[in-house]
Amino acid sequence: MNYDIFSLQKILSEAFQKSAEKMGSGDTTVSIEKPKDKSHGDFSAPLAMVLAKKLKKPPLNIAQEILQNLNIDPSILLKAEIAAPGFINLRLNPALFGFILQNALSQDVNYGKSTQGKGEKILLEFVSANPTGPLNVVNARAAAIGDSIANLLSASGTEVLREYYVNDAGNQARLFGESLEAAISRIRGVPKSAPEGGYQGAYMEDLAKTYLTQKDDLPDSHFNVTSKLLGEWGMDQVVQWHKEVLEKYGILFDKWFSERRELHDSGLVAQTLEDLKRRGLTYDKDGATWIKTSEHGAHKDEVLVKSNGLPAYIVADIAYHLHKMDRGYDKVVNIMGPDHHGHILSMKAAHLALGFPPEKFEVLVAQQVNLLEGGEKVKMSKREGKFVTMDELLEKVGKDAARFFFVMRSANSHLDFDIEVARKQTDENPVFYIQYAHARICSLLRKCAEKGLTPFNRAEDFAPLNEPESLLLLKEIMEYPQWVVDSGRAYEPHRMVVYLQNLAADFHLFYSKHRILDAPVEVARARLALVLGVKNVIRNALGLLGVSAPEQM
RNA sequence: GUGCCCAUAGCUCAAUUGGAUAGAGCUUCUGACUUCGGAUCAGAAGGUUGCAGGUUCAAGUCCUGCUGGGCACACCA
Repeated sequence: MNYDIFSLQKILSEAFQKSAEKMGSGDTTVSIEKPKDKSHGDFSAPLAMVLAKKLKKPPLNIAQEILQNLNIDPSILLKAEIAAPGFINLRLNPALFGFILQNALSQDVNYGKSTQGKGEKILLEFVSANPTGPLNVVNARAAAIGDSIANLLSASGTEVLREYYVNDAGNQARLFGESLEAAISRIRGVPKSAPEGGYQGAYMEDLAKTYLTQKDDLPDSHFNVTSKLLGEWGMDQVVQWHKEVLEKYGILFDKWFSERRELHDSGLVAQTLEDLKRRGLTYDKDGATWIKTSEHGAHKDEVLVKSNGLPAYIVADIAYHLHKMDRGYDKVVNIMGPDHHGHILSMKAAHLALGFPPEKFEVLVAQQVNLLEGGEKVKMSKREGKFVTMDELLEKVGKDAARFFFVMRSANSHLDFDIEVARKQTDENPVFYIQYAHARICSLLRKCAEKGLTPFNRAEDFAPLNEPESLLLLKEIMEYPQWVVDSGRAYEPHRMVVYLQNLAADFHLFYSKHRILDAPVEVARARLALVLGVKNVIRNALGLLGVSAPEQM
């Protein structure tokens, strides 16, 4: 009896397909959904309505015929009912839940992992902030979303590479080097201001000081050096900061991809440029070289080589994406900030022009974050250097709240992040609601251990779990692996938050209605097994989101 | 002006990707343990899904046109 949600759905789906084929349905995919309303059963099939047109019969009649031909073992399917306008609602044999709980308990930390996404390889690029300053709150949001997606996909058996693209070349890099040089000069007593459009904040002063205190240990080439080398040194420092902040946040990248080293120094940028020219995708105008992106869906052409002879940023970007395409992944996914979404069409156009299938390249936009403090908008100005960094935010609200809040909403919508609410340890703060459920169960388990009560672990002992509140929890435990797969595939980690909130709420309801410690022993031990299952799922799911599951709060 | 994103309860957001009576949390009000963590639970209130059309068995979801908000439209990256 080694069923899980996936094998059950498959059994049902195949049986329906067979039944429908007898009616001449031809080739139809049969989807088995979970109904929105619990009272409709465990699963439902809209098949009859889908077939109505093809068979030219009313859906209700089709549903009846399908049921007559349907052959599913009663040990799996307890009941099938037709509901207007043509849904077929299915109720599983509750005995199955016992087996599923037994499996969930024995799989423990591995429960929720599946092989549904096996065989697929995804390259996920996210954060990729310029190494010219601190990470900001949108970077923090992208980081939380990206890492959670990667966790969800890995748990579904998909192979995921987390990559961070370091933009350490080009004009910004030059400005950064010159700004750093100016800052160092100032500390040495030589008045010098940062270049137009350069970088100023306090962190530049810190960098300059660090440089001066370390210079004795640095190779001669870095003493009295050009702004270019200075910039390279400085950017490596900033990248190091980024790594540290992200690590505090629980995020480890598999690959830090340096634009300067791996694209420019390696000659790949020059090679890409040649390639584009050879394919006839470029033309010259006004002393510059352009790429014909507008022929492939972008609203304008882009400059590849500026009239000063230097390659524009987009060459490196195209080179980078080509390189990604060549690395053997089925899908290349990129999470971008809201300020770059104008760039998406150009990149898609470049992919098309070079003949890559458009669906292989996917871009998600992590929308802007409005920071609030007690309902008041926190004013931020980049020019005045007045913006909250990711580091400061983490300091203020902690890792758990930060990661939870950032994945709580769909990436595509703007996010209101109230720092005050995130710090509160009250019912206003949703992360505590879920963590509390976990801690409450842990406390129960401790109490039971004192009394010598241990949870059952075999399906045949779970019969007492037959109240509506228990059955609901059993069902949610069963559905968990499916939520992992679905939210990963859709790149929507916020669905896991929705799931967790429901699970926690249903646990609290169960807890308030049913006693555990003072129930008869067989009931108590069965209920203990149930809440242990809930606890494991909460812990595993929070883990995928990078949020801890404390045993005491 | 052009393109992309957003618009759902007083507020912040969901809605299984086209499914059944649009759901949660917060806020407000009313109730619930001499007992396993009250950081909890139950109940009430709250809606013409921005507006107008269209597509079909079925539209918050898809297509068209408006309205309002955000972002982007450099030989910056």
